[in-house]
Amino acid sequence: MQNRSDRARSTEDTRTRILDVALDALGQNPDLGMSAIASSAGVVRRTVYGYFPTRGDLVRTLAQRAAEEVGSVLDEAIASHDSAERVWADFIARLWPVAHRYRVMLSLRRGEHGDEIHALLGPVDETLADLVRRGQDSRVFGEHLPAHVLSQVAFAAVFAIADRNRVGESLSASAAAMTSLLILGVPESRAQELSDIQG
Amino acid sequence: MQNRSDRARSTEDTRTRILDVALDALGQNPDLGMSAIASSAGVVRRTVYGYFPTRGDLVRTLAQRAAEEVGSVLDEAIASHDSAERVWADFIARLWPVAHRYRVMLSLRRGEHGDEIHALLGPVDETLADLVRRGQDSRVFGEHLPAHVLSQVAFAAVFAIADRNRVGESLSASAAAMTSLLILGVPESRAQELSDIQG
DNA sequence: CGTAGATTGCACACCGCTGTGCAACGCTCC
DNA sequence: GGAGCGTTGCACAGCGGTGTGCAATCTACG
Repeated sequence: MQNRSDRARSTEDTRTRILDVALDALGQNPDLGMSAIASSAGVVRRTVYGYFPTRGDLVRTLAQRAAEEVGSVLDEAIASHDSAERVWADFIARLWPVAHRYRVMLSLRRGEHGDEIHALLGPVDETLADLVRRGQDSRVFGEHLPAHVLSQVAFAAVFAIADRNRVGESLSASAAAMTSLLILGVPESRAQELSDIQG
Repeated sequence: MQNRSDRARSTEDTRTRILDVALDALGQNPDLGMSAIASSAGVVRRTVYGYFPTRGDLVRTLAQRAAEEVGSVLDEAIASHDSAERVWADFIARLWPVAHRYRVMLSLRRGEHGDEIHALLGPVDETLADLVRRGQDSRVFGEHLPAHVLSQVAFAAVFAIADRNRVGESLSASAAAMTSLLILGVPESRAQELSDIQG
């Protein structure tokens, strides 16, 4: 039972705590320096450099984590081999609990590390675009925007809505699913059905 | 008439050119320094400081400009005293030509000047929220999200779509209007009508 | 030509953040 | 108690951006 006081905790412990806390802190202000991140994690700047040689490395690790997690959520949803609209609704339902955590990605895709992050999310973006394309072909999604744009807008909207929780609102998963389905051109009544059921 | 070579142009000229070019440059990378902004405007860093004592002043001026312009576009649209959905469609149609120009606002609302910019856009936000609320009351907009959130999501989506033009895509005003109407819960067929006609 | 005004070039101080080196310290486990 | 490991504190160099001061330069205008 790990009685850990101040010093000498397990390295893996510290590392993940730094990552967790950095994810949260950067979510509120993407421009925070190593010093701020460190103190948020209850640790000294010097210690953070022990785990991540560069601030860039820290951010990269965070981005990889996010990409992996979102990717696996997406894979799970796709595994159902259901209709595009059901898969999307399922995806958003699964994504919702982690969307707020990874809200940093919104700010991170711009500015400095933009290309790098974009590359990490490449596979996710492609899969989403394919999914939307499939939905368009089977007439369940609209064609008001090209698939690769539509998917991004519907995807980003979820993070934007989740980001509202930072401001104090508490919004439901179904509200987010509903909204992204509407963006995709699913009729309101149908979107309602798909958003209510989960799984 | 105005044979302007390198030096000694009219002050008002230089000032606005700095602003114009800064708007564009910061739109591509919100973190550009005074040096980069200056050279983009074909001017030396020192000159920029002659017009804007601080980088913050420059950004603030930009934000004010944006808020004013968007505000007046919104006022024009609202002046029609039409239904909420028509007013919104009209608003987006008018907004579209300037949305790409002011895409900086997307990045600017976060990070450092966030609160300040948020304050400037306060009136616009409120008006939009009222408009959406009115639409919800008259059953033309959905209620999947509270009015003040829904308006923001539908509003931000337009800028997000406009931002795509930075990546090379060229998307139409009607595509943007259509999408934001869908977000608001307007049925696809109706959204189509509203997006096609302008004015 | 001469003046006024805008711009330039350069030097400088300052600040905050980054990344490193190293000795000291505290905890844990043997 | 001693070895090992993670953490701390602190000092330091470097970098890049900010903002300022000032003399020099160019241009327009009269």
